[in-house]
Amino acid sequence: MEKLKILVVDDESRMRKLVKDFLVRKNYDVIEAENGEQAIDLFFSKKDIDLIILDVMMPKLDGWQVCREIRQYSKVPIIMLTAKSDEKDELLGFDLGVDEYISKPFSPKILVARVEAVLRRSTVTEEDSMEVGGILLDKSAHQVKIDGQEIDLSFKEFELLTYFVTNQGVALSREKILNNVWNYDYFGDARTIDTHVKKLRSKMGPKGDFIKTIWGLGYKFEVDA
Amino acid sequence: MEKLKILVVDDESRMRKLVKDFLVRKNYDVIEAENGEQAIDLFFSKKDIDLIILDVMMPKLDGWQVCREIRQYSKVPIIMLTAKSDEKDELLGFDLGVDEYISKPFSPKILVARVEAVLRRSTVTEEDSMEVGGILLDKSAHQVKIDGQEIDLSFKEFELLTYFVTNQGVALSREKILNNVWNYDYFGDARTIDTHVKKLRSKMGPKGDFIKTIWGLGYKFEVDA
DNA sequence: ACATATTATCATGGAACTATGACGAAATTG
DNA sequence: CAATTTCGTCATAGTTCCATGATAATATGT
Repeated sequence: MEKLKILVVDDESRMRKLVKDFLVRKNYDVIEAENGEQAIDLFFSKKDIDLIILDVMMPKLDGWQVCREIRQYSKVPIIMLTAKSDEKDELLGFDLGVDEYISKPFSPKILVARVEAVLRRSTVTEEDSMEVGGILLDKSAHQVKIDGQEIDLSFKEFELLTYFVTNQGVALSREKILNNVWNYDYFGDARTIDTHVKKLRSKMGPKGDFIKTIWGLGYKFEVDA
Repeated sequence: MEKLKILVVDDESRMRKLVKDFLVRKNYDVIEAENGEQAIDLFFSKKDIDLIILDVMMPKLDGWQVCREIRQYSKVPIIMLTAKSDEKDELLGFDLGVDEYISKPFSPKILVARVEAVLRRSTVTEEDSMEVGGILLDKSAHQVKIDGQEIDLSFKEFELLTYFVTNQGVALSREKILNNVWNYDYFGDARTIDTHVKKLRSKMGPKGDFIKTIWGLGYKFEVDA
């Protein structure tokens, strides 16, 4: 396996060196940034950074701001370094999508353990994809593959299929579908579902038959035996 | 929707507080227990706990034992917290009916994600089904199986059979059937029930005989001895 | 056994529902 | 702001289902 790239962001060079040393010893590739702006630049210029270790306290752009910025475009794992183990900070961080949290001073053992834990987690694809009967639904990428073949779905079609798949085997009334796939304030014709179902079925080829019509009730997604 | 109740069991109060904080922020109702016995007491005294988060390592009654105990009486979702990610522990856990598994140290993000995943699963599996004499009625899927064989019923037929099955052993007049299976505003011929009963009987094969005619009164669903 | 009341069965027309294609409105993109 | 895609609506055609009424079969009481 190739070396994993870790971006270490801290204004103190001593701290950067410390962290880097331990990580390099564990065979990671370490890139340094000495402030928030540089971190963001580096992250978006190098497209293959696997983890960011981010100091909270930095002049100008602090860690939270950097995190917020990056989270708008990426789900890269982020570990925050902070001096005070203030709980409110932690809560804020997790809201921003911080994956882990290390308070200074920390032992190298803790550092390496957290890094490895986060990396282990991030490589395991979490709940954002499902596979049913040869239909692979990638929620984060908003993309569907059928038997390995990517198919193009519009936004609504994707949402509708997602709803079907997450409720497989359950009979769904049109009303229920409207309330869950459409917004609650949508009071249009329930027949519009028919149209979307039609398109879905045709785009899904043979597997379109997995969407069954339940006469007088609605639809049901079910994989044939 | 009402708040879901989560029981958090750990001997370390620090850990309980940590878990509780994040769950409370996600609008769950959290109850704490500091050992296995207390957990079991609480679970069986409060009858409406939706999920249990259980530390493995606890003095006296450990997590496995608590899990085993509770599983004898309940299918409540259980998430195990464990320090060592020893694989044997995991396997043991899944044998006991553990739904998820989180190894320490974990991030709250992971915690919340797992909790939500487990809850989603467990509510989807709301078994709206009944089984009588080899007839399996799955309301949520709007589907009927007889001796494992799926049979196609129309909407009315399904409703009628459901009504029969939920009132098994009870003699039902046509009037009663009309009022319950048909809409209130239906004032047509009660003879239409005969037709539906006929179809049901024929579609149900030998088990169609479970629908008995009560001469001069109506029908009754009853499983033969 | 007979007359009568009730239920079973069948065929059928119509009602209710769904599928489909086309079109214009709305949103998105360049 | 033009081009493109997506979305909701509608009309039409196609399908399934259901109520009805007629007739056959069965049960009940005398």
